[in-house]
Amino acid sequence: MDAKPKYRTKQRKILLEYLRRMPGVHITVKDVCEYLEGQGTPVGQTTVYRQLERMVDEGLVNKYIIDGIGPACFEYIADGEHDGAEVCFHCKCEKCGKLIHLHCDEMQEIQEHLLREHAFQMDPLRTVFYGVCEECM
Amino acid sequence: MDAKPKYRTKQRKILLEYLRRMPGVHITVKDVCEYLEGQGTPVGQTTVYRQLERMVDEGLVNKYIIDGIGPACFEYIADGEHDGAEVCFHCKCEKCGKLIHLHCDEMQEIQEHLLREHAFQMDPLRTVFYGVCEECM
DNA sequence: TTGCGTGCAAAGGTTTTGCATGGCA
DNA sequence: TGCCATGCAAAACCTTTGCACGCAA
Repeated sequence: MDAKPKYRTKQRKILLEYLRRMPGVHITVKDVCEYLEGQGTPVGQTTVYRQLERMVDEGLVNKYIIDGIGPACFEYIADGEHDGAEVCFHCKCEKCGKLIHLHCDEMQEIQEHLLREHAFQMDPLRTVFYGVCEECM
Repeated sequence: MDAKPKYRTKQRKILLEYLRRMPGVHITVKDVCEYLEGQGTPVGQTTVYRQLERMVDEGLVNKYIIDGIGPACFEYIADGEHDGAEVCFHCKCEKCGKLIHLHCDEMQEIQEHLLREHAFQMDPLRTVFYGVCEECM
């Protein structure tokens, strides 16, 4: 848990500009590095890791650990939705690997049920439902 | 996805004996190797990985990827419950790290909802709910 | 000038793979 | 005997850490 940044570095600015262009899209550290490399504005992967982690703490970015194996995914939260306006659930198909985004109010019943009956406050940002999607059934 | 084993090797027997002694308990590959090493019946970690993966395919063992980081957990399914008699949900507290097992019929409503409304067949064995537990709230 | 941020290189930890050997049927 | 399983070593992968340098304030 790093504190908020004290300096406005060039790298952070580059990163934020890139992220803002694709709100709600899942990207990996590798994605970011390769893209910026191709743009002629490379940023070291260590810095990307550290800045993204920091942005998670700041509430600018969500971090998803979709598979146990494989890289973590980051997603810029659209400007104006920074206080969790839209909650998004994730379903991952174990067969084809597809990732499905669910925007479903009813799913919040799950959260309420867990809270009421089991005293557990579920975090939809980190929870991923694994299973089999329609096409693979 | 390996096929079922064709040979009954000594190592597989050792592994199964160990696993059967602790049904429903979460163990890592490292746990297994260290214990068997101490027992004087060492089994190579590569073999443990491969056999456990195989047992998951056979339905003898459940595999949980609890944290994105850290080793995967395996759990022997108690003899007699091999056909999913008892469904168990997992909740992981992001603060204290505690793992909570839920045996709750109501939670199956979630599965039904996902299936009916979203055509997604959730797999409770692999799905872990992340959040904050009662004590940490 | 101060000290935080950067980035290279290396370490850390888990899982997979190559390949020769050994054991089950 | 034939082929699968084993296990060592090494690779592959993602992430974190150490440390010297550079840049923002």
